[in-house]
Amino acid sequence: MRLSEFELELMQLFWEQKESTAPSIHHILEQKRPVSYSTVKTIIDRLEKKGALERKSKSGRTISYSPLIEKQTYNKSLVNSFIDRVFLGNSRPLAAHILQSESLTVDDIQYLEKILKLRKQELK
Amino acid sequence: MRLSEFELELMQLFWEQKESTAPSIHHILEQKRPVSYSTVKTIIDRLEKKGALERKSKSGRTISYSPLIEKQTYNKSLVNSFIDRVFLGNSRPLAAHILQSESLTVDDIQYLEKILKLRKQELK
DNA sequence: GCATAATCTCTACATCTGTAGACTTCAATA
DNA sequence: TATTGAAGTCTACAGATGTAGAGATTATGC
Repeated sequence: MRLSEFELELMQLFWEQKESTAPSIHHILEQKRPVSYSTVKTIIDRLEKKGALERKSKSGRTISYSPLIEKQTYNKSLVNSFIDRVFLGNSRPLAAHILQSESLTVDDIQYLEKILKLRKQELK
Repeated sequence: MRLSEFELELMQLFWEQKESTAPSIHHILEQKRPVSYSTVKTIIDRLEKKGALERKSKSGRTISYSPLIEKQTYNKSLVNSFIDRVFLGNSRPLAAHILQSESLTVDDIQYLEKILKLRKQELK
């Protein structure tokens, strides 16, 4: 399933909230930038049509939606296609890039070192 | 500068070749999937208009293009916006994801461990 | 019961993207 | 030099995307 930038932005909110409504999502987005209710609802409709959201319940006229696709699963496929597109399938440059230039704390680094240690053992 | 998927695909080829022509790029792409010359040339035109490519020389009627934007610079901005969009600006989950699930060799791992070691020293 | 504000539905539209045909031009060669 | 095939230019179009107004509907407070 392919999500547009805006669609992904909304899905992030639904993943966070587990379940939410158009007015509520609109309210959250509005804090960040001006966007009309119609716009948000249109994107939600498209997400529903795509099978990324489903209607869960109603309270008054207001429809509650929840995610049908899992964040983990979706992210994994995104990362893979990103590596394919940008680094031609070779994940090492991306790993190096992130480890080097991103704002990692000492804590993060120790955590990542642990992962590498485990990976190394697995491979041996 | 924002590049579409197809535009990026072409840029990858230009970065690799340093300098190339529409017929040549078309030839390379054709090996992978059916695509007409016109299509490729249209994308090249758009890249030129965007200032991602420039005309370098002519041999006969054939125009030679070369990249105006640097792969490194572009990739860095792509990685950052990817982390923002998908991991909400937090690079640690992406790092963890890649270190865990991608096909890294023992060699890669040792290389990455070295990077982390250096980073740790920097931070101390 | 009625008015009203909130919510939904429907429709529209400009721009971007992938795709390619039609037509023009000119370099090379017979 | 006349021909022709390769390359360039121009135009078009369908689908995706971001954006939002108009109008229909209805829950709810008075």
